[in-house]
Amino acid sequence: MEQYLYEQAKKKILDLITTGKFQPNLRIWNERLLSQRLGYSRSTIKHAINSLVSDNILEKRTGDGTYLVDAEINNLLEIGENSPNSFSQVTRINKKTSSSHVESFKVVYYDPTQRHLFGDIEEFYELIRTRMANGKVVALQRSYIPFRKFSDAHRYDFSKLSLYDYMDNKNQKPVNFNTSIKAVERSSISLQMNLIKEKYLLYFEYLGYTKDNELVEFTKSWYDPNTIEFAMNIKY
Amino acid sequence: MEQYLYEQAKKKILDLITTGKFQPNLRIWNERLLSQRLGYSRSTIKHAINSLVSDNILEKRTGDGTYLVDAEINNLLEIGENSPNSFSQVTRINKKTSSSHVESFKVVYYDPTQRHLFGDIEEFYELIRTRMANGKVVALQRSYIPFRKFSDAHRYDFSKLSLYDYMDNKNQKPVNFNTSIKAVERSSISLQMNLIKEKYLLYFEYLGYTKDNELVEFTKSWYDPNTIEFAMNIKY
DNA sequence: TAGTGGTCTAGACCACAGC
DNA sequence: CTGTGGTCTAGACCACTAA
Repeated sequence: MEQYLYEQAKKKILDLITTGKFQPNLRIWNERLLSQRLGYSRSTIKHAINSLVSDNILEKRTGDGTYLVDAEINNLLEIGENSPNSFSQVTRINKKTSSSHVESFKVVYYDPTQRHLFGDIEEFYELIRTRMANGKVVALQRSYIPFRKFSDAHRYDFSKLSLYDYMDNKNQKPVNFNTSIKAVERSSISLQMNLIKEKYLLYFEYLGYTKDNELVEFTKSWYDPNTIEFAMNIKY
Repeated sequence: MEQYLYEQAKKKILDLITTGKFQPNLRIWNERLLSQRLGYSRSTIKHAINSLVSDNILEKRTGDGTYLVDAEINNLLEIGENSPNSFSQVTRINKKTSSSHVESFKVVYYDPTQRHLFGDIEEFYELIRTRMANGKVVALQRSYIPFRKFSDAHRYDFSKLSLYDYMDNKNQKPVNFNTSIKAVERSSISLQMNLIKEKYLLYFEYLGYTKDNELVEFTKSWYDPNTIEFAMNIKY
């Protein structure tokens, strides 16, 4: 069990986080206290903390303290944005076998992040799926569809049935998409995807509209940048 | 002139780089020697070096030494790639006045990076322009056009005349574009654009084809991510 | 003003790469 | 082996933030 002291210290701090000793958005112990309680020099504690900061788990505020971060996404660079232009898009996963796993599927109420999109609708199905390719998680998707239109969705298994096939059966398949693409720093999503070594994820946000231009889907996706390609070709 | 010692040290190392004391792809002085010659503790030198590493100017190799990097682009995350799909694209710069400045305009021979694209063509005009918006550099563009087709290009001032207008006059305006988009880490390009504080640039690479599908343009562009938007909308 | 993270030192030993 | 960057310490002082 060879390990540098700062790695040991990092692990101990992570333990304090996972056991709930430190709470999101709140200050953790200061460097001198960590040094004393964990038994490493302040420099070593500093090294461990810096590592956790670059992992996007802690945040330092000079003159104030070190905080446990909560944010799921930290916008770094926005590449796509909604606008009234037409194009087509292909996303390719360079793998042979693919599958889905439903992590969570439930009704959620009044998510303020969706309220401005869906207007007065207050109930949604939230479908969280991981997408696998050759047994490895390559994407995490969170889809929101209005309960009002898809009230029987709970009867289906969306790890096997395509969400779009289901929506198509109800004549509510989205055909127009309004997309936003960002490169996001690694976060808790990376952990869920076992991508701790990846520094960046590709983040896609879709708004799906039916042919009658009704908003029926809102999906957030996080992709492993090593397995996904966003391919396109311009023609004026 | 308040400045931390590691910032002073960083500046001194940068001076050694700009005066040619250290050469691209070669080792620089080791930490102990820098410490001795520049008069700072090894820790402070280390701090300065780490800062230059994160600026993408130096590269450390454990057990070997510290090197001056040369690479203009370090691919981090590839977002776009060529493929046979059609779409349209809008790039918007949220500024009121815009202008161009020609940094360099000359004939270049046999650039291996273009050879595979343009085949046997060995002579190109290389046009390097900075694009300004409200007096600030927002993009750096390097365009290559075959000398054979545009041999009189040297007569024109492309800080005023649009390159595409010129090409259009010769009935050689590109109308189809094959594009690749990447997020690239800051590099010497950032320095040229006075964007030293920006960590990322948006990098676009275009291949421009005429309506007869002849390749007539190859352009690399680096954009300030704070002033450019890449906007789009999917429609299947 | 008290407490936090930031900087800085001098010196020791460790891990790794190249000859 | 030799030399490189990496780790680690104990202790000092500085710059910043909040109450």
